[in-house]
Amino acid sequence: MTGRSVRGSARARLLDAAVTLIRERGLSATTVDDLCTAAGVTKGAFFHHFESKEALAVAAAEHWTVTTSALFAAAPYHDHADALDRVHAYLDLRSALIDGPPAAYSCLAGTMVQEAHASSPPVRAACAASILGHAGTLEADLAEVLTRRNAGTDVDAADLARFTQVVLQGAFVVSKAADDPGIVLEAIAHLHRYIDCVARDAAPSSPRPGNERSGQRHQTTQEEIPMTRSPRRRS
Amino acid sequence: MTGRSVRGSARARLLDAAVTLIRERGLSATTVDDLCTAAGVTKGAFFHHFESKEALAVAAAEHWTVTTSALFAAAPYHDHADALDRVHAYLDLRSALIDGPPAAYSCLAGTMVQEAHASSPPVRAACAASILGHAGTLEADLAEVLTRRNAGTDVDAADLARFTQVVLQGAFVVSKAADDPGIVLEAIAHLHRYIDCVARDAAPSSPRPGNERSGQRHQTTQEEIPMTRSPRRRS
DNA sequence: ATGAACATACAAACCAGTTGGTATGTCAGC
DNA sequence: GCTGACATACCAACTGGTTTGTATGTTCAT
Repeated sequence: MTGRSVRGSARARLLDAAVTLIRERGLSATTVDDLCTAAGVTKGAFFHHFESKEALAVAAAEHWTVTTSALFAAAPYHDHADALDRVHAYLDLRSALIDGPPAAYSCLAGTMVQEAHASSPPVRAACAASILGHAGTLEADLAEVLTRRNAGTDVDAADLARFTQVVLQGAFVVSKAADDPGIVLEAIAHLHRYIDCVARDAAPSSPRPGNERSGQRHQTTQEEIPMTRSPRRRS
Repeated sequence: MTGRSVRGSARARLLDAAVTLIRERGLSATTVDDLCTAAGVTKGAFFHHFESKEALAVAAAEHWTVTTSALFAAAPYHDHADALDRVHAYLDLRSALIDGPPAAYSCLAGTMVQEAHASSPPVRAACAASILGHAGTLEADLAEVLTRRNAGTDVDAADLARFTQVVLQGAFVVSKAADDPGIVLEAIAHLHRYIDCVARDAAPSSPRPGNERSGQRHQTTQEEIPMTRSPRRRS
């Protein structure tokens, strides 16, 4: 298989294997032996680097947080001058990343927390940090979108940021059920429309020029993906 | 515990136990022995009624579909004369049902499908039928809300119905991560607002009288729950 | 008395974690 | 610049407990 690799890489290989396998099969269906085989290491190596399977799950969630944070921090959607444009460009990026089987586009934290929320507080906390932390990165842009009339009264930026992640997580679940990634694209399209809706409510006095965003705005297609996907694995 | 009960009830007791335990711990973390203990039956009874653990999971999903269908079919939100009112009342009911730990308010199908979608086609299909079937019950009302201008062009009723379930499923996931049922209530509040938004876009020529729905419309509180919750268990 | 609805005991496989090693690098002291 | 003590990174075999499923009864209603 993968030729045993260099010394010192076992931990990283186990974390990558964990992200792949857990997204595919869930946490408790992924055995330590599965992980070792996928990573090309032995059980001894596993328990040298991780105190327990639970500890690996926490480390995998943190690894996921780090890699996805880097992906989104480096993405070009931040470059738009207008906050509303940045939010829409973020959603376009999310759409562009939907490709292949659910294991390739769904969220590790969302997958794990369903199984672990009641049984493992550390795993739950790591997943919460991942999801809510990512929501936090959207808050400033959304706050700017809302800072005309709506601020504080009706829609809260932190609340709205969480809602975007709620929609994405739910879209992953339903797309797994329906076996159809199109569900996620539909859901993101609704998010675009909803954001426009609250933005319009927020700033009716200052209509933004040339923004009659009707459904398909500056949508990036699957072919012109703005940047390569980092945690993609072969089947 | 529960005193062995009457003969002939083993199957039903196992299904109830399955709904409870799987919502709490997930599918693969719920063992056959756990189910037998919780249901107060023996392994012999289990394998008398179900060919395998997977078969029980399918049956549990179907049982879930039947009980929740009955709950929502009997709910009074259908009585509103106006379609938009019916949709809002449906969401109010969903809000009213949010109480207790995640296992008490979250969806069995959404929980199971995360673990089973790739490993068990029958379970995936049963979960898809449950979620999409429930979405289907909203479609007619949403279609009526949209039948003025938007029909077919921008927002599709089936798509919008699925989106409501996407939001609920995602809210369950994030509320488990954050350990906060309030996330679900927030998400439903956004759904109210979004539905109003697409309804306004759909019918600007016929403004509905006295419907300046601002945030807290005819919201049923936790105290005046319209009907009792059927699949609620004690901890 | 016959079949459906259970119960009891058991088996084979599996799984997390342990034990007791070996290989490799590092660094102090000479 | 070499050596020996030590630490880190790994490996293979094993263990005790768990898990799904089976084999073989027993009970009870019709």
